[in-house]
Amino acid sequence: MWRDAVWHAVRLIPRSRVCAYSDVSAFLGHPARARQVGNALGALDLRSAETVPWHRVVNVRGFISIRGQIVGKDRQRALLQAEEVEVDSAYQVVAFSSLRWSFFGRAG
DNA sequence: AGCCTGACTCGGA
DNA sequence: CTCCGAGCCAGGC
Repeated sequence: MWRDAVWHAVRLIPRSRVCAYSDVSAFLGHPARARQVGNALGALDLRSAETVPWHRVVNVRGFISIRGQIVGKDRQRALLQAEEVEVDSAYQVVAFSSLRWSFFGRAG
């Protein structure tokens, strides 16, 4: 299922690194499905959220793009800061371009 | 079957 | 850098 593929891909993102929704969709072979990646993460329930580092996925400009009710922007920011990823008051990842991780160049 | 929503992105101005 | 329009399509009804 699409959701499972997305969750699996997101699990590959290393700690203290971030990715864009489009990075995940491109890795899955569908560069134009960034939105569906968001849909899949939005479908996470509280329990599966513990096994998927969903907070490491932000939009292509480095902003936290979550709109969910169960968890919010503050929650995502807290999780990122817990792994030493700085997020400013506008919910943008600081130094996003250098923290952005590539699914293809797996060096870290 | 169709219809609607949405954690997105890109290109052009 | 910002703003806007169009494209994208899974999943729930």
